[in-house]
Amino acid sequence: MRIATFNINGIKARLPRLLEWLDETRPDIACLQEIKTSDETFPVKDIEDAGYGVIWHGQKGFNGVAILARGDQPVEVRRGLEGEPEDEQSRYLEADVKGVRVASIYLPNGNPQPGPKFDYKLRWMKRLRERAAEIWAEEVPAILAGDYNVIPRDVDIYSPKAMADDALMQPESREAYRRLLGDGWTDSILTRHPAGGVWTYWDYQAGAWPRDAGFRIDHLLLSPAAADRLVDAQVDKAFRGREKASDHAPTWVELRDI
DNA sequence: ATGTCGAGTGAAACTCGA
Repeated sequence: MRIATFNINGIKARLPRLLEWLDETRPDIACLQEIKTSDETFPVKDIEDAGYGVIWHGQKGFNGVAILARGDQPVEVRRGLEGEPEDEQSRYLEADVKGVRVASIYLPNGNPQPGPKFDYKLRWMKRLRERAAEIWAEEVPAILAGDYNVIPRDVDIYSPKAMADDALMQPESREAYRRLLGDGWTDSILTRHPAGGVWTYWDYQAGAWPRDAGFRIDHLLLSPAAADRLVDAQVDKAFRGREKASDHAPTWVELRDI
């Protein structure tokens, strides 16, 4: 089974790209982020016509996440994280799909730092870790997939200096991410490509794509039962080079015997 | 050094967020 995560950066503007990606790569499960649409205007019919059941958690203009399942209907477990009832940003959706627990995550960017947006990012990471611990305790094969907006190590960016002051690679951001891994979650791309140099995001600005000036911020974290079945983890880099592409590339894992 | 894009508002060209 192949499970992918893809920050689509606007599902309405990107719908042709999304549909051709589903058609060409046929992921069994796809987690989307930055759908940037209210729940009412989500293109449910186009996705169902492509052969996918889907649930989504939208918001007008910004954020928004979704979970797609090929030939199946995801069963929603949770939308949003606990701990901040006043938080109205749509960044977390969790479902049972095809025998695995899947979360689609759009972690706050946190810029500028320091400041309230960075504080929100760190609080959100703490809330995520608490939810992850609850999932862990269920001992199910689980995948926490999405745009984490964290560059875990210096080898996960083309130039550490270029982003040294950015929220994506502050020590606090990295530490919060490392705590998740310390809890036992497996960073699947890191496991398969330990030396680094694998990017999932290239900025639209400053010719980042033609210069291959990218970094790795889209992650698929696996519970032990899922990590035991890890066969491969890759980035579909070519999709970043297409017309009207998202600034992220689809990133995926292959698990055997599920 | 700089280089972009999507969405909302509101009907062109700004703002915001990334």
